[in-house]
Amino acid sequence: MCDSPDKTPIWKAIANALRSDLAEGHYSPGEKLPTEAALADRFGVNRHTVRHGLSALVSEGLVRTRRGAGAFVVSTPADYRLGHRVRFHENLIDAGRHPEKRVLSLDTRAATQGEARALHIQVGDQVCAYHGLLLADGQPLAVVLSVFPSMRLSGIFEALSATTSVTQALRSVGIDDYTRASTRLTAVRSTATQALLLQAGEGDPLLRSSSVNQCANAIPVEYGRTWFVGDRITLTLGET
Amino acid sequence: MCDSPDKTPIWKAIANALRSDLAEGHYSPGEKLPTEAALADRFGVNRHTVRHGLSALVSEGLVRTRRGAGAFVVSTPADYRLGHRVRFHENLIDAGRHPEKRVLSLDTRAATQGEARALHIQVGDQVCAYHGLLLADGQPLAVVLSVFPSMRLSGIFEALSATTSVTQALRSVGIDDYTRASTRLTAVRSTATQALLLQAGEGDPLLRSSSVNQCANAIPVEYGRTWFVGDRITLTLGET
DNA sequence: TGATACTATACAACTATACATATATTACCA
DNA sequence: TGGTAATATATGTATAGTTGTATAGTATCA
Repeated sequence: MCDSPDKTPIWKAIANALRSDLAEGHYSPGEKLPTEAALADRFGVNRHTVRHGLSALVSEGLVRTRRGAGAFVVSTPADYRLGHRVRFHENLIDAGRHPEKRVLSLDTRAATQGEARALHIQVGDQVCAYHGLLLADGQPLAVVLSVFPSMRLSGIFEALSATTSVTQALRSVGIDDYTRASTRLTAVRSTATQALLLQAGEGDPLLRSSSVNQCANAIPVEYGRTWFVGDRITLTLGET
Repeated sequence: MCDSPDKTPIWKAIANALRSDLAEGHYSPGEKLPTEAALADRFGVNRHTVRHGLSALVSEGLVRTRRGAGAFVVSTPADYRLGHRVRFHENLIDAGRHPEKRVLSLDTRAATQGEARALHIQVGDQVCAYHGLLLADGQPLAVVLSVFPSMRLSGIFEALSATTSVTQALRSVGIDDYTRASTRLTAVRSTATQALLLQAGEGDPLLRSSSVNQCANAIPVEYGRTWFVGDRITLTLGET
């Protein structure tokens, strides 16, 4: 912006200028930045120089770009509590976010080996499989693949069709409460499909959680696998 | 630079996602897909990008669109029954498809070690090797490499030259019936040659089946290896 | 001479919006 | 009940704008 006899490259100066704009709250989370052309015009430089500066902000996680759409201010990662009781809605509301669920598919099929082992049922026993998308403030947060043992929970398919709330669906089939029996975490790279659903880059790191929820009698009622977008979430362990 | 170390275009990822939805049986032939607007919303992209993906499915013949009405499923991946009796023609006709076979090569040579073991013959014994392409409704479905023990089936070479039907060829050398003795399945990535033959992408997932068919006296009469295009088939186990 | 920083240009991929056109649904009337 | 018009939906098409990528050129400095 200002002509510099000093050694800071122009792109870095641009990045700094934008960064302080963000810090001063000139743009709020989710808001769209001016187009590269507009910024190039404003700073009196080439578009590529602006892009260089922007890419620095992107790699810092302050900004996210969408081809054809523009550059957007990233919102701060949501805090997600993992503990004895894990409830998506409650968690996000407590974090001051607006939670939302979207059903991608819901069907009944035979359990795979891993699902059978997790749920303590036989391979081939019927399970109700829920595939969905979790969003926070309208932004995709995670994809979920959740399976429920149909035999133990008769009517679970209809219950899940009627509501997006797992808690409520389980309650309507007689499970008043459930708790987290186990959680395993690993990091993986996103596939193209996951990236698409999550509006993330292909190969971006995801936090993968495999968990089992059980009812009061310690009988498994849900086996869930969740892929969180790494930089949109912070998992917090303990308490509750 | 930021949004995409992504090599898969969005429209292709959408086509893939929809194609696997079809393969998993979430939609059946004649059924209406969600509207372009709904899909655009689900995938978080522009309607045009969805249209691009859909048009890929249309040109594959999986989907047909009607202006003002919607997009409809024309055909889902063929259901291929694996059981005691496996017959390519019957299987595909039962699935409402038009089966077709194309001979790539047919020759007589010495058995390899694996072939000898599968067919219970000696390494170096003569086998008749059939290399072919299976098609459904004109679209390549699988490549087949089938070997027959020449000694046990005198005249098999001529019989296979005369007809593309394995059942018929075997009958003409005195095998009135045959049943599946064993089937093993794995998933592999396609080689460049396979991809070319199957009109699929190099590296696309293939379902590989290794099977042995035996005659009434439990003597092996055919050892076949089949590479199915994962997208175009659903293998069904059991019965028959 | 070579490396670095920036400019210039062109095109591909995706978004945004508007509108035309075909189909499905609904309301209304005889 | 049946037919028709109005309305809402959904696909098809057109245009312009934005980011992503590739290539080539210029100025400056060590």
